[in-house]
Amino acid sequence: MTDTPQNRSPERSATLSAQYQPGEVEQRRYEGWVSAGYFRADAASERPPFTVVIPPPNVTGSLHVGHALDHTIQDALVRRRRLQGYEALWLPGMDHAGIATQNVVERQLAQHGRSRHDLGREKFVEKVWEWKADSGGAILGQMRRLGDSVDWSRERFTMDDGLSRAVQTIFKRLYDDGLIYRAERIINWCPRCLTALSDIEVEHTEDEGELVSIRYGEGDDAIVVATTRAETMLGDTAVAVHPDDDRYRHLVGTEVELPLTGRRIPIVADEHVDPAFGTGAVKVTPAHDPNDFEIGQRHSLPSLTIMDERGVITARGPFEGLDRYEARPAIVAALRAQGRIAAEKRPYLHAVGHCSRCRTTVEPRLSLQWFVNTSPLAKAAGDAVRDGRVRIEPAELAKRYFAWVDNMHDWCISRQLWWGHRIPVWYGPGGEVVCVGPDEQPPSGEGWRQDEDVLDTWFSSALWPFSTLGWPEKTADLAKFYPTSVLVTGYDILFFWVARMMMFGLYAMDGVQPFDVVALHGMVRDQFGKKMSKSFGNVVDPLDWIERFGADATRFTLARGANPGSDVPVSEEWCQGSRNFCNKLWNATRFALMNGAHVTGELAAPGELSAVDRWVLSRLQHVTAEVDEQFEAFEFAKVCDTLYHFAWDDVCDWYVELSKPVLAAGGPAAERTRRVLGHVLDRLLRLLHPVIPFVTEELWTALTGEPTVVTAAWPAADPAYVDDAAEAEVVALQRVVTEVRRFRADQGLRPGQRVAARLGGLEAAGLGAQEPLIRSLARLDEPGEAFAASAKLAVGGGVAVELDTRGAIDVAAERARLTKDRAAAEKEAAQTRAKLGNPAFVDKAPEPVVAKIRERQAAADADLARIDAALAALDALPGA
RNA sequence: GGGCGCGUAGCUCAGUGGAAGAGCACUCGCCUUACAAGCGAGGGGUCGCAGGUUCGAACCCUGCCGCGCCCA
Repeated sequence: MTDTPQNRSPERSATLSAQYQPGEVEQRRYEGWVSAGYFRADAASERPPFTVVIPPPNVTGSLHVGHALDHTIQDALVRRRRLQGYEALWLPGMDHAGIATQNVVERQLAQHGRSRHDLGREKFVEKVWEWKADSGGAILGQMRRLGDSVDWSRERFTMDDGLSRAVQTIFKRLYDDGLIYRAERIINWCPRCLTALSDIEVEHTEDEGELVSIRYGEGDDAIVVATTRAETMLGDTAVAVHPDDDRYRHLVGTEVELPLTGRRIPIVADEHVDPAFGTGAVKVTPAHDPNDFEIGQRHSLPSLTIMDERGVITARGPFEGLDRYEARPAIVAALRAQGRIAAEKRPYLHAVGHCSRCRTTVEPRLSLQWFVNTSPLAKAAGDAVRDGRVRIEPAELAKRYFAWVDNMHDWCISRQLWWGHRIPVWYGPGGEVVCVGPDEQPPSGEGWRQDEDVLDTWFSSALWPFSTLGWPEKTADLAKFYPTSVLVTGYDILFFWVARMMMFGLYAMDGVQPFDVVALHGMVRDQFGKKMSKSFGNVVDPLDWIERFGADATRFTLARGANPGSDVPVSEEWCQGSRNFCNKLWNATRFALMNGAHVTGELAAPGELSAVDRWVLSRLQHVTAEVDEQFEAFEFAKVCDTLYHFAWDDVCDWYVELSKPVLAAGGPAAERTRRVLGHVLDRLLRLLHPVIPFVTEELWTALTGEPTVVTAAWPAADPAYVDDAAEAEVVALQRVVTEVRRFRADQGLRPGQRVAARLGGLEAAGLGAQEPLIRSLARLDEPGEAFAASAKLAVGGGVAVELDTRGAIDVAAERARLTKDRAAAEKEAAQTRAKLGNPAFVDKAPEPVVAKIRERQAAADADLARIDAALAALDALPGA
């Protein structure tokens, strides 16, 4: 049979250029997918749901490489489930980023010499909405570049009406349950942003400061305290020592004069004091240090606030009006003048908290704030993981989760901002406090006013897995898509997301978890494992990579580095490699189409196929099964690696090469190979589609003539095509070809140069049918009349290859090669002989292991005999 | 200070009890008609160190050294 026209696809292959050009493809394909509605999920569908809500990026943010990793993983999960026939929903959106967004708009105002106070609250909030409409949400457009298969029709924003209603609903419910309270506490305060921060909005770094030891009191009653914050001594209301500390036992209960102030303060005994640190005596400043605040509570000490909200000293006296950092040296100087500085250490390394939004050093501040009582909520959040309702992947990171939820402090949720959800509490003229639910009328009339503060952005983000689905309404979306299937995020913000969403999800949804699985990935690093930082100049811009190498290459690079829970090193070179891989797929498919590969009609039964066809199909079944397991285990690096090697090594380097002579020969065998090649590429492209959607879409549609791979079926392994015998046969074939290639390379024969050869022992080795393929791949011609063997290779398995290299061979090169092979065989023989000679091994090792070692020894001995014979033959050569 | 984790090829990492692996980098040879973003061949590691358990250890145990992260 000759090639029939309908089997060829000249018009399709003609559309494929010699190189893959992602830029041409990506935008067209993405817009096509969106307008075709492939990403839109249907709550009325009968299919099982698969739901992922995006960890909402910040409305002021743009796509960085960490998002690119996070989104690549989510998209791969969602696209695979979509192929598997799930009703897949990936829900996009953003949070309103209270502090960050307010800062952006305030900076804009400042350029015109105005502040938010000039505008007033209402106008300012309008301005923020205007800013969002004009320049917020840049990241949403960038997500399209990456190929995110999100359902844009369900895009949400934490300040939307619906989500705001969710916030008010849960606030009211928590308030009524007594889980939200207002109290005067020490909180983290940013003197620049002028707002309270929660614990997780504070970043600690080891900074250089000073440790100053100050003598309080006189004579026998004197006591020395050490501090890194000398300026706070103005607010000291006690000195504390450990109750068992003999050095100070006699002073406990007495008073000492606080220098510079003339105030007398008590000396108290408190278990909290570490007698080994410094002098064992500490100054106590309840209004400016969280630990001191607790000491103050235990001993009923007064709290003296000595700074305003900007960190300026307000305590009456010579230091009044000084900034906290001006006050520090001034106070130390004043103390020194009085001879009260007992010791000074500079620089002194210690942990300092900074505002995560502006890096300003956080000032612990005593103020009246709203808190969530987290203890019952955190207990439930821990239990959901403990009892298996929620799985953390990788499981080892659950320990960190427990460490967090089991030691959670109450959560400060009020922020002194204007942009955000305003706290729904009204204060009456008679001191009344009324929390107002979403459908209730706030109290009005003379003297009533609403709380000025807004809620922490995370308060609304914590509702995201259900507020985005319509909660508190009982919507079809909520019924269909809650609980969500997987939450994907970096382990670095494990607590931000997981703990808070868990607390609120379990609480609001009557104990139903917000997600079944938490899949954690690491942080993207550079090729040397270094953290990316602007100052280090090693930051990767994913959009730059998408521009230069394509979205698929960018995604593949990230996914290929994503081992569960560990960091992901990337580099431009690796992204180039990923681009090369996409191009390899492109060209393999191009070759296939040029040679009439297709997917029409049934695949032939295994019995009708050649060993090579059966081999590649068998490999495909293994790969399909492996990839499935790896996806289920969130082993994205392994998914990529498995498919990379199957595509490049098995399909391109061997199957395509082995198919060339078959295709060239034509006939029914060629037709069967065209069908198998089409089948293998079809499956391979579908398996790769979750990770590299664009190039697979382009190639799969060209190969199959179908409209899209986005909604195709996920391949399943078919045991009927697993064929151990065919695999063994092709492995043997590969060994013969590789041995001949080695010889040729060592002999300096040109790769294209054909060499006459006689092949012996193929039948006995089970390779009787493969001689034409071996000759094709090893570039060996049939022996002609004048054939004169100048070299004989024994390549194992009893196969011998005699070659006519037309003249003397390079005996030295050949001997070197054989000598090396001999050393390896000798080592193997010695090792296996030693094992088998050890009675303890033969006795105690499991039988299959012993059998395997016996086989290895037999093989090694055979190799040795073969190599020695070849060496002897070499010695017998004339001129050797 | 408390907790967690990691040291395997030049770099980044797989491998977790029975023959040391991958990608990139490197060396040599090739414009072999899908692909030079490619093809073929090759070199390179006493698996951080020291003990122990085991017939057998990169893998399990103990100690030490070095590095990282989180919390205080």
